Amino acid sequence: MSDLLERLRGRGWRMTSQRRVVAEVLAGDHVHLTADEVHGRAAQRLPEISRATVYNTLGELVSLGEVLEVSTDGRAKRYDPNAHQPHQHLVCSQCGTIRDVHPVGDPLDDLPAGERFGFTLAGAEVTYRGLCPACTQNPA
Amino acid sequence: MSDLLERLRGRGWRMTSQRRVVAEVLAGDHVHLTADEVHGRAAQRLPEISRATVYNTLGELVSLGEVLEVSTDGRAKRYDPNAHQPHQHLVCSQCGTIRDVHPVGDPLDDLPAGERFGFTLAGAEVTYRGLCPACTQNPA
DNA sequence: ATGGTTGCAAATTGTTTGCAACTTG
DNA sequence: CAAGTTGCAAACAATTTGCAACCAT
Repeated sequence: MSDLLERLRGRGWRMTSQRRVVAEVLAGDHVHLTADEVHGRAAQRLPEISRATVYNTLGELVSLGEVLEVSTDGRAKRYDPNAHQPHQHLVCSQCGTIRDVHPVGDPLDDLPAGERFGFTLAGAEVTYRGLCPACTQNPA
Repeated sequence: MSDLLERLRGRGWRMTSQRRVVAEVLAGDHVHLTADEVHGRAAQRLPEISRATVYNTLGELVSLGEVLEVSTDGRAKRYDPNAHQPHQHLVCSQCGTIRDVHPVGDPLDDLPAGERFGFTLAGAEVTYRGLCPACTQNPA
């Protein structure tokens, strides 16, 4: 969790107030926020933080492998602080919220040799789609 | 292949030259093109076609269920003409090539009830990642 | 002090929309 | 002929970038 801060410092990441706030926003909540939502929450604590800095910081966290970028179709990318544990995503088709889920079994087992076309497989991502409880009760 | 055109006409889709060209571009090649690439290829045959029309047409084909929208990267959406048969995607992490694959079993079966969080599930997409044969022999 | 970092605003990229002119059935 | 379509340009949304001021180390 907040050894995220430790880890970053340990990697020689220069710690500024804006970077700390961004990291804290991500670590503090297990939802998957858009860049703009991260900016909004960060700005509650540090009103002068700019969107550009949030974007830059998120981009760095992603390339450091500390945060995952989740691109749900079309809409804004969301950022997943849970990069250390393998998991899949359950996405609401209506409002776009994302939950982490842990399916049983390895998706790679479902791809027969004859369907691998000579690829060296590294992994698989599964996106489950449906309506969240709120949107199920209140469809578009 | 181009019973796509037939099907669309059968649905009462008003056939114009620009719509025909877009549908032909999609049906003619089994790669997954971006909207801009579709526009580029369509414009080779029909130079005056506008981007807006291509976007509108693609959007209609998607909502008619004749074409699938695939967001592979955070970048531009790609359009998959193979909507009539369920399939998943195998993406090369290095060069970005996409192949259609057909895994066995239903991914939904791998998500236990306790991991569904009250969602009404509609389906699942699987993206297999790895290196294609060419990139396996010639890694970055 | 010095080089990485920030903020601003403007540039980019991808996509949608308003509306008048134009086709298709 | 009527209603659906097109093209243009401008609006939009998400994200990136150039550059001068700034501040962790």
